Amino acid sequence: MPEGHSVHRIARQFGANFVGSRAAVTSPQGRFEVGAAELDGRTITSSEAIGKHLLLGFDGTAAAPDRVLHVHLGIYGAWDFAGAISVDPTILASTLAVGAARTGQTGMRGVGGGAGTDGEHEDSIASIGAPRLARLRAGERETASEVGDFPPEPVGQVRVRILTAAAVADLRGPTVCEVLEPAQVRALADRLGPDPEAPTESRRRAEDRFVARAARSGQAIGQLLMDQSVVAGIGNVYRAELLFRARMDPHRPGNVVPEDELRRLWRDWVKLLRIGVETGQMLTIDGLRGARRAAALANRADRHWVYKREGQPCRRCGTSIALETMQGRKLYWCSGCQL
DNA sequence: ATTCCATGAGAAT
DNA sequence: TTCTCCTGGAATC
Repeated sequence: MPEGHSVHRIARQFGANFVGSRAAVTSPQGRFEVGAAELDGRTITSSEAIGKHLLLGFDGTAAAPDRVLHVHLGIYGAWDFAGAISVDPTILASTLAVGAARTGQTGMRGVGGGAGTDGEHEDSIASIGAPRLARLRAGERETASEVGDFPPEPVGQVRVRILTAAAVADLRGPTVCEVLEPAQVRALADRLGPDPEAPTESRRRAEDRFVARAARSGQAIGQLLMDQSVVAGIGNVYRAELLFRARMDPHRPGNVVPEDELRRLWRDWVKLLRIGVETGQMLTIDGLRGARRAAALANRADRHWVYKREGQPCRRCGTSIALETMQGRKLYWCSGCQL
């Protein structure tokens, strides 16, 4: 399932390939026919992510779209892109080594399975052959005839298909898929906490908002990081890894964590999120070079400090990694390091 | 072939 | 807390 980094990558792909184009919007599956009809034939004017929420603007202007398609992928939703796609340069460079290893199909997976050799549900610029990749790397936009069948037949339960003259995006399995009016978009943004990659406020203000909110809560910091009204975009993997990196006990109430530690936590999130947006993977053991970095890219087991490592020795202190349930989600942590 | 489980989150109990 | 949404790869039978 995608955490915030995946949704930002998807938003950038819509920005690079769909914004500015008139779109045919349909619901091949049939469960979004009314909403699709409302958007069909409009021009896509904006693409933005706030936390795990994707907001695609239709008509109006980029700053004030008439209607907004709001999508939340939930635990198994995914976007599939196909057609004559270009790849947003901000998410291209560091994914090349991953994408280049894969051949065979056309298109890219916004997020979802099939991307990693370990079955991890992380996105990548998957399945692009070497010649296509070279063109994309050079910044060329492909023509439809180079890509093959276009548009492809929808595969499986496609809730929404967004089709332009050159590209297509299919959405499957979302938790939320709805058309919002401007006031509803504002209400959504208002209930979400800060996101350092969202263009809605300055970095400094975002950090202050997070710190203020966490510092006055008696809830455990492990719960606060998962609360989308405290900070938008963190999920179960980033929660566990951020707390380990901070050597912080997940059970410590927010209001007993010193402010400078909250600020360090936020700044580490800013850093990990940026790495995630650029690479498409949750690389939480950063600073790796060469063969170690390659191993981390290839195998989840080499990618995290504590996530899904219960019972294995801590990489830092050797203590057996603990697993417990916190608010219905699995929490992984090291009782030796995190005090 | 069948069951399990997941990077989420709101509703129901 | 548990259920539900409802996809798909991995694990299990």
